[in-house]
Amino acid sequence: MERYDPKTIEPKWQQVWDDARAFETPNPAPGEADGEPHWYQLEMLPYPSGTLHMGHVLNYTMGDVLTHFRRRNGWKVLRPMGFDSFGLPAENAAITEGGHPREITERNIAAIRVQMRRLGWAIDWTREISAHEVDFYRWTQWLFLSFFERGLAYRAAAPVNWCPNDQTVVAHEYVVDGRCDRCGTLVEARNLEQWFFKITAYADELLEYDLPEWGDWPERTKTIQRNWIGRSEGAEILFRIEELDTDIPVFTTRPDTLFGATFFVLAPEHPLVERIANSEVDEYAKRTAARRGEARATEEAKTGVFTGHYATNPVNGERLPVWVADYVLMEYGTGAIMAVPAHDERDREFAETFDLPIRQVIDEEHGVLVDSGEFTGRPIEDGERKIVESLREQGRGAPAVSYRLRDWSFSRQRYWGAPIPIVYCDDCGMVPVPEEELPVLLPEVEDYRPKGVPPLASNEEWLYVPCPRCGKTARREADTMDTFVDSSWYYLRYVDPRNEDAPFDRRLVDYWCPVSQYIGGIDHATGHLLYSRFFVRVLREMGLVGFGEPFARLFHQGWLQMGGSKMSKSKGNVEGPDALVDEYGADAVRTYILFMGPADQDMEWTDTGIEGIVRFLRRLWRVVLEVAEGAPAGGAANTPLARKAHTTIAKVTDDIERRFQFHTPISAVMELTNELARSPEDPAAPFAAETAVSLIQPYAPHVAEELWQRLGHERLWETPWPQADPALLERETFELVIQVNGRVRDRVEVPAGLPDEELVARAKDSPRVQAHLDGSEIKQTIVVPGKLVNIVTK
RNA sequence: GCCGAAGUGGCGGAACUGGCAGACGCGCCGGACUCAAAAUCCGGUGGCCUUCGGGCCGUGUGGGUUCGAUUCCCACCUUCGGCACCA
Repeated sequence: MERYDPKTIEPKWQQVWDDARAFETPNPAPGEADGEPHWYQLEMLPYPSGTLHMGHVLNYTMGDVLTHFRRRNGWKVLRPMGFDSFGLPAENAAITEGGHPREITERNIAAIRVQMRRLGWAIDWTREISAHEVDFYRWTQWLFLSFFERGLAYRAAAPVNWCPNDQTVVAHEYVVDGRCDRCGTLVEARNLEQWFFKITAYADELLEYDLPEWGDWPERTKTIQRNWIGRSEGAEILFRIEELDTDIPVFTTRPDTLFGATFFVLAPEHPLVERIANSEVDEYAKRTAARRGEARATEEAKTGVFTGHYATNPVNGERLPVWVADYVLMEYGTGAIMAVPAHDERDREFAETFDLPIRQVIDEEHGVLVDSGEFTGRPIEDGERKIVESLREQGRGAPAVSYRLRDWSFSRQRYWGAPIPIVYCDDCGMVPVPEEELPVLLPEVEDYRPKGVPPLASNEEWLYVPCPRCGKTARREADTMDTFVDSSWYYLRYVDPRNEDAPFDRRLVDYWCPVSQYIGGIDHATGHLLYSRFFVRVLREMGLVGFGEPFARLFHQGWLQMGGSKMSKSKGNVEGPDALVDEYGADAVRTYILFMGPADQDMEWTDTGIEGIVRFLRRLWRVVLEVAEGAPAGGAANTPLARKAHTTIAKVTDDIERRFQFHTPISAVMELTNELARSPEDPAAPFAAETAVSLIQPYAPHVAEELWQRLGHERLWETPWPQADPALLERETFELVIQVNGRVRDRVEVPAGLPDEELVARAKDSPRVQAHLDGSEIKQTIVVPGKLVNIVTK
């Protein structure tokens, strides 16, 4: 018999699919196909900073299974692909390899396309986009201008993270444990003028996870985002510093403890600190403001200096000493706090260090306020409300909300990104480049390597342009945009990738979006996934889209491990699919990577594991060919094998569609194949063979297509998904489990549909059961119809 | 500290709604084919005991609810992830 040879059948079918344009999905014409079920399947696009590794293979194969499954179930499926080709990952790769970023990036893209084709993924290549192409980034610039007009993109001085290795500012979202997510270098705190997106204005909207347009997001992802946004309710209260004739607002979540305030603290960076003429304070503020992040957080002992000034507590007129201390952060709340050492651990520590008074104002045991003037004796919540009310009447306070979230810093002092379309004019100030002058092309520069100053500024011919407003010579913005700006909207461009008049057509985004199913790493929970949600909220306000969330359903694949540790470039254990495809074939690689375990868990790759899958595919090949060469189908037989085929259809369908579980369907098809191999004479053998081939097609499309053809059929990729016949799922007999006192003692085959009493009678007939009853008195019998009988004795 | 997820054979894992624990695969053991090997096929494989009929134990630990718990409840242990001088 002919051997299973993936090396010949895989290229063959890849060519057939290409020629047939099998996976292209045209957009509906205006007014057409509105009611047709459609599905937008998307996986996070790759950075072309190298070629694909096995993590990508898992991600895209999962998307591929869903794509085939939906297509064959009558859905119109949009399944595009593109490249996140701008930004640090691609640029750093270019620096390492020593070529121009465009050259390296495009070379990697070409290589990835070949890899993707070899894996046989069902991608609509007519919609391919790359972030670095002018056709794409002109619209990134256009969107920037729209945000700018609305005041949602602004330039300001603020504490930012500076990566000394990448020589650029990086976003808070991509600083992990104080290190740059791209290169692992410890970041430094700098106060720099940078571009920001005003994502904080959408903090409350981004916490709306209960809108009807939400499909299904993992609870843990929402939790991570909630923690990141960090919403706290409380009050803002004005404290007065009489000597300086100033009111200082503080934010507190515990206005009920206001009477317990015994001192007042300013962050070292607080603007008021400069006004306090005192060399000791000055020295302390300068020293501590420079230290941030990790260094400041891990400091064991509290430090601070007294300013010599006093702030008045509005609730009782008490004068509280004003200190400067670095445990108060400028970027949270108002950068100033009222300190209540009795009810705040940090304040207590500080008070103990500097011997400041500690006054208890809450009786924790009874949950009431004590030593709190007119509010004494009130329950905590009531007291809190009354205190804020009273402050409000005096104009000294109001309820307030504070967030941990900070605005998204998106300007980068790097070459490989979309230029920010802004011009600085001495007379007109900051002037946006007019829409009709877009795109602002990324210029060539002699040296694109990072030097801490924007490389774009070195091209003076590009840099100096007439001011769009007054015509006088002005200077372009030379920073470029963060790559996450590109990925915040790329999924919208896929629906209309060649549009020359707009980023996309409203009709088409509203037809396809939100993305039906998004798949990608959870490492983007607070970055890309939050940025994209922010973008869509803004785009909806602009009337560009008719929905408020980008991704209806979200799934995070687990990390693939090789050799015991998480795959990462720094560990050097990143393996690509090419050698494995050479050795085992794409179908085996695809099937094994999903067979390894639940797709959302971390998994360890083993070469012996994939050999099990190869054995399965060979067995399938052999068994199906035997059937194909044997007798033709024997009609609609109701045999054990036919029933097995139908239960397998039901199981595979339910697992993929409802349970989103990709490894158990493979087990189910293996079972069917094993049973088919055991009973080749069963009249339902041809049907079972067809079913096995049809069900494995989303996983192993090449061998499935080949076997389908040998079984005398065509174009499995567009053949409707098999349907389980409910009549054949019903069994005529079943194995009745008999328990005595909850322990299984026997199993007997009985006809389905017997009344309970009859089942109990059959159970009692069993000699084994009788041995265990041993004449003891029966207290109770429990019957689970179609399953078991439990006899309970005294 | 706060929030979240998870603990099942030698290994990856299954058991979906409280009803047969260990499907499927890997590995291992035995057998067939072969001069031999590979490939393939067949059988076995949680632990302990056994008079070979079967019995007992077993899903991180300890309790509980229930006729019955991997599944529900309480407490704890361990691992992983998020936040963290956030007022």
